[in-house]
Amino acid sequence: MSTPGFSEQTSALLSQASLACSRRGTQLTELRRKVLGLVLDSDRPAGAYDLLDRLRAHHKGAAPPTVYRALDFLLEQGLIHKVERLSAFVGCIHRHADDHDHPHAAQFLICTRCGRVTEIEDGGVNRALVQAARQGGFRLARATVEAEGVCAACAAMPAGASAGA
Amino acid sequence: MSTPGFSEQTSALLSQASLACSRRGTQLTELRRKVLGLVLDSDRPAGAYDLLDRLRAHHKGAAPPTVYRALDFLLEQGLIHKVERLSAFVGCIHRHADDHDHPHAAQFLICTRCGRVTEIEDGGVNRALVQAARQGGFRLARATVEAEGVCAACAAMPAGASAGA
DNA sequence: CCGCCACTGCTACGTTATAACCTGAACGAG
DNA sequence: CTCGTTCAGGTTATAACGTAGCAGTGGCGG
Repeated sequence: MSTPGFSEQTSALLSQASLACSRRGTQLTELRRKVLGLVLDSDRPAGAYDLLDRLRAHHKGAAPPTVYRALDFLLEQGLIHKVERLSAFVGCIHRHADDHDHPHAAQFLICTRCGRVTEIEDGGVNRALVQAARQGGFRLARATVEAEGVCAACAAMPAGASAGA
Repeated sequence: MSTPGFSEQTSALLSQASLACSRRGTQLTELRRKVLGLVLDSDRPAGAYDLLDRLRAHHKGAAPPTVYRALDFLLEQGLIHKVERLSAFVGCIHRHADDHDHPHAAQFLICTRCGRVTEIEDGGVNRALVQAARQGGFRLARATVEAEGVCAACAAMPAGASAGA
């Protein structure tokens, strides 16, 4: 039971993340671990101030920079992504392969009904993007794809309803 | 010389935009025209408050909602795009075809050296995206692709320099 | 004349993000 | 050991981005 209060799955991911960090010579401190846990435990994208509120339950004195610094670290480590359209954060689904070198495009499907975000990893999109950039002489560093629409679960519901809580 | 103070090219685009709006039964009012002109005349993405400052020069009493309402209108009309990563706005390059129906993905190449943003229109990326969404049963409504990197002009410069002003 | 609608003015506020400065712990070099 | 350095985090304040809500005005159809 590493950090109590998180689901089994989240705890497992936290352990992986911790390992990945130490392999890279960075540390997943207790604070960063808590923030990462909060992000992973949420089934929706989490806003920085939501995280801050939740963090305060177990970490009195937390302020905006507390959360933002942790989030910056987690972003650098590739453990989370930011969904720009929502100003919110989600866990990264990728195995934390150490091939940190050649960047993949983060791709999100954002459901406007239920608010859930699914990260996908589509090679076709990636390849198309790399080629399009090259065509314009653009040196691609990283990219994000954010698609809005209705997820399969919500599309199956009567209009007006939304899947999940 | 419709609205003075804008470049030839911008004025031409404004005329087109005006026509496109009236064809759709909406109006490009003087205020909206000015805001659109400011966006088009800028060679970098323009933040809402930048626009507000510039707008105030010729339009006293402008407040945040003044600009945001105009921007919302222009976004709805497809005359501008928002670059989420920058919280800033750029003119849309597309001919304002009236096939407003099936949405294209806005695709941006953002240069981290000079700050310029190039909109591209890559069919491959679009197709890959549509297919990826369909594969997950996701009903795609709209999407944006934001790629960061170094543009051709900046890549040709000595490191540390940036192309353009 | 009246009510409706689209547009704008204006005040205030909510939300998101960062600057700047300080403390303390860990650690290697001299 | 003790100094400098680096990294993590605390604390205060403020910048930057965005919206709610209400009031006024002017056109236009009934």
